Amino acid sequence: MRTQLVTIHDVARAAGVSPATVSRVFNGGKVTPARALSVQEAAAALGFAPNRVARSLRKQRSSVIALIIPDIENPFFTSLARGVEDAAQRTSLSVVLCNSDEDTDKERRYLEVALGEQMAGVIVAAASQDETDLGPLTDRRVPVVAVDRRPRDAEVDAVQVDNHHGGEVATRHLLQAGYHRIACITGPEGASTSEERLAGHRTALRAAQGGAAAADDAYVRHADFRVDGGRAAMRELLALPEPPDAVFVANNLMTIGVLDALREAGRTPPDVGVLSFGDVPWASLVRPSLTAVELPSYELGRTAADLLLQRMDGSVSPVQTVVLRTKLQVRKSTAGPARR
Amino acid sequence: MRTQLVTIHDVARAAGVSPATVSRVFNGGKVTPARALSVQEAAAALGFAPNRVARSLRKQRSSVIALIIPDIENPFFTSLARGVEDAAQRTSLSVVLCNSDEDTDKERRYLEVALGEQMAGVIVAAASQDETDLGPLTDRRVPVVAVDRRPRDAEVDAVQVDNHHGGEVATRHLLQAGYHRIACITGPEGASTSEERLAGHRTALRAAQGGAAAADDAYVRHADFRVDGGRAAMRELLALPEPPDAVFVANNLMTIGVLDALREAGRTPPDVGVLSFGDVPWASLVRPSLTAVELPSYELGRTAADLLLQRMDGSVSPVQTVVLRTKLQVRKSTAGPARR
DNA sequence: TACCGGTGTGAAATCCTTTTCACCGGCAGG
DNA sequence: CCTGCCGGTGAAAAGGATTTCACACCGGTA
Repeated sequence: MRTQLVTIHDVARAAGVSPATVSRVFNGGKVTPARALSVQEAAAALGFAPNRVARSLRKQRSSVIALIIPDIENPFFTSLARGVEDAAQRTSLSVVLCNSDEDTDKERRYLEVALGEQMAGVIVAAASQDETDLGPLTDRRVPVVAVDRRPRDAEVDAVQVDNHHGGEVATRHLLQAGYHRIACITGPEGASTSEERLAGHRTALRAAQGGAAAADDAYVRHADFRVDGGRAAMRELLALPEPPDAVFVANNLMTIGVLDALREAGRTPPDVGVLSFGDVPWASLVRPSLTAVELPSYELGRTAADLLLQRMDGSVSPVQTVVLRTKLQVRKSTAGPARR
Repeated sequence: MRTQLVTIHDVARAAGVSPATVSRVFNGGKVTPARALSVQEAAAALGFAPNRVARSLRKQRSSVIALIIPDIENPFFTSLARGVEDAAQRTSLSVVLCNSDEDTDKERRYLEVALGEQMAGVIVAAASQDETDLGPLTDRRVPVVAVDRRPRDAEVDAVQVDNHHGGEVATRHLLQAGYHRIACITGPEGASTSEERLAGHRTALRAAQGGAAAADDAYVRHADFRVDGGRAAMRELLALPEPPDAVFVANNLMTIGVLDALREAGRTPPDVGVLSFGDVPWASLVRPSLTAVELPSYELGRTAADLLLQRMDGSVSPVQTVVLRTKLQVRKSTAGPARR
């Protein structure tokens, strides 16, 4: 029941060496094997654990990295977090997770903590494209990687998915399945992910020519990437004089809201086509009839962590952006509209 | 583009005072208003931000608290995390999340980090009832609160749900709905949550007397609280000579596996009764016919945080355990077995 | 024998803030 | 007018590890 701190000095005294030597034993410095052994024994006997705070202060860098995500309740981000963790696992670094809750104030506070705690690196899925300020971090040479979303003018490495291409493929798939009036529910205006996915959708419509591109803007809705937003947007669309016969939804959570709105209206997916950008968690199990653009969320995290580790190892190569490929996950029952 | 650290000394020099005074300005010590102002101006001009590491070293305590959870991909825990965050939000503390992944090694590492980083407090949903060792923390007087799961012999405050009662209510509900052969898929042996929920189930069966308690043990399965475990257990149960006509599943994720196994077998819920301990995320939207024991996950987190804050404020009241009430969330279509 | 290069070691400086302690000045009471 | 007290202030120590620097000692060469 010791409540007093065991320091490197205590170990040094017990082993009959200097504190410097103890430090070297724990950090791979050159030490005579005999001495090293006696230090290790003394440390074990005293139950010594190095004080990470003191170490961080001296080294001007701690050994934990921060992962800042905007929504801890979105399985996309938790899967991404797993990727980061697994990559960090192979090093001696620990990952701590911070939930900004899509709130730029909370995010700023966490960025301050990361800076003030002298964290070894930061991976951030930015809450905002404009307000997220990575300057203080980069000024102090803290390695930073942006993941999923890219802050507008930050000079940092980034990892994203091919939003435009994914959106294009999604809408093309709906067209090919025989749907004609295809709506799009995308995220907030100004978010890179929203805009790019919508742009992909439009590209596909334009390419199809045959009258499909007609209604366009009346069928586009901006929502907030959350369940409620998706539900509200879908209700609006269903209330139109000529409702869409299919919808491309720009994220997983909004898709849940969309499905809910459809249920209210007594419609089910193969009847109205639904294509989700991002896997709808577990829905694949309870309702397998949903086609989605599959996002490599785990790999996104792993890649971001790898990039960060490179920078921490002192890589000075120019800033890079990695784009990961999405994949259309086709499920049989979206084959086409019911009344076709 | 300053890369050099601005210290309290720089501010002191700029303001023409001593470092001690600067410190006092930032920590609410007594300082003449005029001086305080000039210090604040100097700090702002220099872009000074206190070095949290140095502060932690000196104070022997940092201003972040750790929340260690066993599965970041389980919405139950992420919701709990939100509760913790929101409670901490009102103070100057920051919360960092650590995912132990149900792995006692990873968990131990995070506990070491929490200790080594001199965190102000720790909230932990233990990966194991026996192997999780909170001793080092409590020895050093770091406030600790156990949430959801309680490490066997740790002298710490705890917050849990009424597992026994919840399990009893669940199975009673199935009985009342007309099911007769009710199975139970619970968590790993030795976990407090598994055992208590199972015990509640048995209590309900015993009370029903009328032949229902007969088969009992043949209908009990221990799984791992994960989707795959639930699926496997349900497959086994379905393969029995006389399969159950209903099942009480001890957590949300396993319920998803159970539903999947049922789908494979061509059965759907009102036909075979399914009662989940813990809400199945979003399934309520895509398949509303599921009755569940609703867990106050968010409140669990908030209460744990409140308890922790009390201890951090120096409360010396004896160790307490708070038990939160569960609620049966009845949904119409589980009203009874189809063939009744 | 004298000198040199290399290796392992310890003393001490360093990282930045908080906090103790002594001190100074001013004000109130005797 | 003197003493006592008190609030504000600065100098300096403390907190625990890393790292620089100088030094002692070893074996080997000139």
